[in-house]
Amino acid sequence: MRILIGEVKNHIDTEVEISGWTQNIRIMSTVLFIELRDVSGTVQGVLLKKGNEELFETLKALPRESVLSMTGQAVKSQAKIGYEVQIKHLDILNRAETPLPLGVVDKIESDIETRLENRFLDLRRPEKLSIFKIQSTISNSIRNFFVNSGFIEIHSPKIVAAATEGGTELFPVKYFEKNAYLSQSPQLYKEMMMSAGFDKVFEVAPAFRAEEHNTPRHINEFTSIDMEMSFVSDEGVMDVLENVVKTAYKAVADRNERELEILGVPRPNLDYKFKRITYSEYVRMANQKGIAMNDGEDLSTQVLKTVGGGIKEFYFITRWPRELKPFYVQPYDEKYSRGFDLQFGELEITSGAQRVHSPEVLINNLRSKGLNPDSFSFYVNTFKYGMPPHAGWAIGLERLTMVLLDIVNIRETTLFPRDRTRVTP
RNA sequence: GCCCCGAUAGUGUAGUGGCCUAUCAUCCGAGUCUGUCGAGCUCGGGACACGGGUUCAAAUCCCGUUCGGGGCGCCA
Repeated sequence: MRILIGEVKNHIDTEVEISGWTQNIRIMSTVLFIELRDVSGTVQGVLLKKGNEELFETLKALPRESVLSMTGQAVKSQAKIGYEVQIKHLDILNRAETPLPLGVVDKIESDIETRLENRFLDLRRPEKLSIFKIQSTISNSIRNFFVNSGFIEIHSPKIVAAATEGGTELFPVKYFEKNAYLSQSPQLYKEMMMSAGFDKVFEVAPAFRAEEHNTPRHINEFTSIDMEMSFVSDEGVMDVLENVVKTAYKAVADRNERELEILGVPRPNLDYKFKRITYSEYVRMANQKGIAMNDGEDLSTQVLKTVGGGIKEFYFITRWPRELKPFYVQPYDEKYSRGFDLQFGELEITSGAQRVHSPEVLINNLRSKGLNPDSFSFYVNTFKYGMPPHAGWAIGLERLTMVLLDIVNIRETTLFPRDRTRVTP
């Protein structure tokens, strides 16, 4: 029975069967070593030429990254990891073509373009695999957090009829005789679930944005972790968000020791309270740093880098001007709203808000943003027959992974990124 | 959408008008080597993105195209 390579150390002095990719073959005159890799690690197999001449010659000509299965005695040895497998039997399951479009264990790091074109090979590198093992821990721990806190997991439609928030560009889809779009966010649907009485919901799903951005922190399809709660304020969901992020960090610290080590990332630790900085304070901080801007203007990349770049931790920016936030954000007063962002340094991780629950305010807001309430009737109607006060947020899974692992390009934390020019692979 | 930059073997690079029949590493192939672990050593293989132009001479300069990278904007 096949065991994982990472388990071999627990089977010393017994016969084991392992399978994987031949990452390197070292040939001596009388002995050769095969470095075999699977999802759990690598180990070397040893084969003496004497008595195995035919297999020895076959393996000498075996290309790197071929797939094979071997059985043999696991023994302690002078190998660097302290043990190895003495090959008794070996099956070549699939030969790799040569040359490889991308060397998996080459010392040189290829361009990101080459890597993404050959992503399956790129992902064979333990450090790339580690990113996604950690991302799995993040999304699983967040999902568990929600389930354990009484949230209902929902699956809202990704083909929608109208722009959900206005503003952003959407990808059009032909929907038989109608025009439809790929969903930019489950925003309207998760709010509707509040009117439906679900009380607390969450969703982990893709979001699509047709913006032609060329930056290392935007892609056109990303994974949005959304939540919405009833009878709660903006402050209340900020508390939940802080808990969620801390839960995810702790889960990674507990479960991904090996992956963190492979990536050279210190054990994540968030033993501080996330600061809550109002938008207006943020503007004053920018002014103090010599950036001329007025209260009411959006925070530019320059401002976020200058002010936020020095804050290497999570913090909230709260009370955004109503002008800068979508129609569904609850006003705080005449000028400001109950909308907030969670930032890490200069990078926005989350945006959230207490939402409008009064139908009158909602309709006014829609009009003042130049949107026609009639085209949102499916949504506006849910406010007319008993919409509770509610609040929620959405966190970008890829961005959270970037921050946790100190990675600067979102393409690195996306399996197959959809960016301005890439639709394949 | 705007601005800047780039494209040389499978991969990553050197190259600044003639010394380029193009460097180095890796890779691939052949050989050698008594256990390696970035194995070592010897020999061999493989490239100037595409189209035009300038020049006696272009990888090198100019124009265009395509593709890519970075910054900004928009957005999250």
